[in-house]
Amino acid sequence: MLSFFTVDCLIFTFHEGKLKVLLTERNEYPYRDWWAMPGYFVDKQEEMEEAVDRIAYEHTGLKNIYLEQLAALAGLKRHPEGRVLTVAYMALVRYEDVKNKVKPVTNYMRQAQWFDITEVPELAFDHNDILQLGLKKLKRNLNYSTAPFALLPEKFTLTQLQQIYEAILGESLDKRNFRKRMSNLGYLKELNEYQTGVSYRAARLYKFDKRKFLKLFS
Amino acid sequence: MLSFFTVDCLIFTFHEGKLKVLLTERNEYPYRDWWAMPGYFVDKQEEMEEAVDRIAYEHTGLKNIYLEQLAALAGLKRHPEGRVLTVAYMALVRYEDVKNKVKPVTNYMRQAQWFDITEVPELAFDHNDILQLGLKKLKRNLNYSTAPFALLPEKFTLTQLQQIYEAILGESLDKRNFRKRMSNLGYLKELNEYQTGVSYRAARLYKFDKRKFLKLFS
DNA sequence: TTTAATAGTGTAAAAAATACACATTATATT
DNA sequence: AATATAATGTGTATTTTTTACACTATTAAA
Repeated sequence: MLSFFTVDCLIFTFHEGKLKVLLTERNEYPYRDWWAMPGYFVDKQEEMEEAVDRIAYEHTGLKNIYLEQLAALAGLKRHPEGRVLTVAYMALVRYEDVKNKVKPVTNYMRQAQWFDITEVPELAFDHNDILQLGLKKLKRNLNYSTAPFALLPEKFTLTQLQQIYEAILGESLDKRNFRKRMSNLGYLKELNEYQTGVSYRAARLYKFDKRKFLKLFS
Repeated sequence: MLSFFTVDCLIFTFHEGKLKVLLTERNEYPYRDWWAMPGYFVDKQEEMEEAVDRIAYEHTGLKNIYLEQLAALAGLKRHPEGRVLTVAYMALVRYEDVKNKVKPVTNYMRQAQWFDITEVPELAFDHNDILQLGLKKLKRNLNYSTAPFALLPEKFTLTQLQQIYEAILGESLDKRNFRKRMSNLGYLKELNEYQTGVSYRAARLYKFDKRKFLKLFS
């Protein structure tokens, strides 16, 4: 009837063409010294959504981020002390907003680090499963989702957008067809601005037009 | 840190061309006399999946049914006695397997009844929200899902299949285009058998070829 | 000026989605 | 036996979307 109650937060970002996930090194039993997703107990008088916001904030310094509920995991054997029911959430953040802010904020974790999603070690608890659930959900919803734009800076290039699609789908896409498809979507705004600071032809920048997106999907 | 822990089970079936949901009338506070989804506390030593199976079994007499986790709801104000975290599951059952078996099996509920999804009353707790989540998920996943075939008898007509699509999508579809699309899927097996007991031209029966489906989607 | 690295672009073919209406079949009714 | 009823089953032309495929343009650095 009664269960311990935690939330875990699968935090993704996008940097240098790669999809990354934020992991923390545990400083507490069980799984001391293992990498794990940020997560902890929900306080007695705290709403679940507040708890996720809090934990994500404590690790990224960001509020009002894109959050989606992924799954509840309640196995009796998840934790040696008895049932610990966890609700896993997925958060997507912009790397620019978050760089240098990433840090563990409690002493039950040692350090926090971004891992390329293709290079994630064996994680504590069932956290590898949760990661797979998150990737699966991103993939399944990709075509009706604002997820890519939550990961990108406000102004981005089509190559960056394509890299996110490729990382989420796990396959490479044809550049011309991808661009054609994106411009047919109707919610990308072409800017008269270009990349700076690159030692090759600068790419045009685009913006996500949220109003047009919402008009199309509701 | 600690929370009460329940599961709720959103049980759908399909009968007489309509998508139906199983509701029970509560005989216990809070929400005594209200209609609600079957749900109850998870026992201390019971796995969550066993609990859902048990509750669904107690209401439908069926084991090994199609189950999907929908969402976890944990609002502090869901229940007057304090936080009751519930994990909602969706179950899809065949009406033929279940008719006359539907019954409440505990005394905290009075009767169980199938409701057309367009005629569901105001429900206890946040159960109307859960129903909407279930329908949304069915809709979103419809094209890659075995859900319609979990609702249909083993042998079914294309009209029945179309009715399920229409109920889930909430719109009517063109018969010829629907049939063309279905036969292009590659996992419907046309039988040399026909409906019986109808007072008009009998429709051809089809079967779902699960092996072909799995080959295509994995 | 050359090299390196990435941006940016078009077309033809195939596949999928859409719009649309009537003849067919089985049973029940008279 | 004829008729009414109720649902089944079918084809085509059009539009839209998806796919396959390779070279020129631009910028900065060497």
